[in-house]
Amino acid sequence: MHWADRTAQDLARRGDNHTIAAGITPSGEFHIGHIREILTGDMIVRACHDAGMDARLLFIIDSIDPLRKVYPFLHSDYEEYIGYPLYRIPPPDVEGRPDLEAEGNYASHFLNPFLDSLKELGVFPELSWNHEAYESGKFEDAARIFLNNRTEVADLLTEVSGRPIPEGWYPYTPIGHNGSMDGLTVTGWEDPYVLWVDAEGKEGRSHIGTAEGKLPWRLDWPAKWAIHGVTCEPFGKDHAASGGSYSTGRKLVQFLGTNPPHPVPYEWIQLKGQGAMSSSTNVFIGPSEALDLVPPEILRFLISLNKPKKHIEFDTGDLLFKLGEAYDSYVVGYIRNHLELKDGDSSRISNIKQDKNASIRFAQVEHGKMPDKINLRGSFRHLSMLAQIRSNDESVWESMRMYGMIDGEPSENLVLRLHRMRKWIASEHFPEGYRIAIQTSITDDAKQAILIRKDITMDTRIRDYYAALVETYETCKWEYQTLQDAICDYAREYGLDLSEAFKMLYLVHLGQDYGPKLATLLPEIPREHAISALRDAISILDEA
RNA sequence: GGGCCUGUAGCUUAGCCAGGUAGAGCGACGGACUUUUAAUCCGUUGGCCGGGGGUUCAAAUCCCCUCAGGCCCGCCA
Repeated sequence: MHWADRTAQDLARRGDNHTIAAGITPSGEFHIGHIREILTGDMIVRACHDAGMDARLLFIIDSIDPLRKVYPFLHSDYEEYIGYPLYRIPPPDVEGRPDLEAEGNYASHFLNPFLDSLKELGVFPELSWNHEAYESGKFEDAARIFLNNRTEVADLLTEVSGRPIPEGWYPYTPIGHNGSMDGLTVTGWEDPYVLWVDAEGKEGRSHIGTAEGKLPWRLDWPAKWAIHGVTCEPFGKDHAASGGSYSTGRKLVQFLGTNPPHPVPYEWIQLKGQGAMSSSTNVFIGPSEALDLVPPEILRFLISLNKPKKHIEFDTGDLLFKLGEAYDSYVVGYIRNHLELKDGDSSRISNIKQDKNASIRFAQVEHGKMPDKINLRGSFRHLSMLAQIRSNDESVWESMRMYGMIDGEPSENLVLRLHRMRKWIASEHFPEGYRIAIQTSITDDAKQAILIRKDITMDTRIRDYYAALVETYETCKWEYQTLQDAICDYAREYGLDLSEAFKMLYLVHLGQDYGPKLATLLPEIPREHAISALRDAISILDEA
């Protein structure tokens, strides 16, 4: 059974109405690690719906969290905002300076593009700005309970996390006169006020039913569970470690009279060769960046295919390419009914079929809709090749029609796919192994291969074949049929096996012994390039 | 110190949670096809499922131990 369906099944034992929460601090650029959090939640919600339960996805934006430090992408002017709640900080401009004129705030600045990507991915969560929850007094009861039981809370934190809590600690982080949470010392608790003194010795007080302060993270989290009635929450493995915030949270929430949510810990997404994704170290790929290269269902597929606790080594080259191919092959299996359950299937086989089915189901942008058709197998790779050798879209469709891959006009989806593919190919992200590199002079590898062939056969047929083609290339019509005829006719004339002839030509033009249909490729490149590469090959054979 | 993940064919891996003859892709090899879209089709090859012990009629799967690699426990998902 698919992980999302299993989670839904687990949730069904608790009840039939669920709130699946995802919480993210908008302290910088969002990346596809954050996508995992939201998509994991989204898929669980969908699984609940499919199982006949009520469920909602709640996206809690930790907008009242303080700015921790001046991140590398920020100008040092942000120094003065350290400790400020993110929603009270101006957004950065293009140079990373605080932009006092701009609309919105630091938190919304980073959140908005992320929401656009979510829309494209078919995810529509309910939004809850955490600072608004504080402003409207939703945290008041929880804060009061924790403050009234501060010694028990401190003991529990020490016991579970192993970290000592200093004497005189209060479970509350007030905001000072200057607007920052840093440098304050809480001195007392007089319901509904937390009393404090700042670094300069000035006293003040914060009303816990307002946004004049917040609960520290380890208490803020369980309070959110109670306030929103959270029954399930995916969270990163950092919170899942023993002694981590989930293990303290699940105990602390009992003070508030509710149960902890069903945990769904997930592994982080690594950027291949560069470690964990993190916007603060600039090691990340943004969701919109990824969506520029591949369709949303492929990105969803990445998450649905991998169980939450599985590492994902992400990269924008090979991995995405393989993912695209895998997606297509799953869909082909689905459409051809290979994934239908049969009576004779062993439990192992039926499990695999179910999982594949579900991986496709959760990958769809539109919930409840399954793909109804797709081009023939290998279409992802195929498209990448067509996009490289056919510079205008219409000739791509023409080629696909000719081979029966589409009827009439391409679907909107396919058009989008092609355009993304073109962007990808034009970018540095496209995997080199799939790039068609047209040679104007012969490569060393090709040289070796050609000489070896000569040594084995001891004849000049290849040389003569090349020479005949050069002659033709110089004057012939530079188009498909002429070239195709020339290549094949001369091959026959010089007694060459057709596949051998093609191999020898691929070596010359591409530096490898395979490739796309040559007569289609050649008209896309300047005639002189083809000729110079062939001349190169001839002179090598003459010298040998 | 604690927690989590990974270890299955030359390579990438599915299967493990609900135990029932080890599955796929790529590669390699052989064959068919030939004006070849990184082809296609058919076939072959290849695994003491990291190691050891236990539970069971039956273990890749459950339990214990062990080895190797990766990650997390300072509010970075």
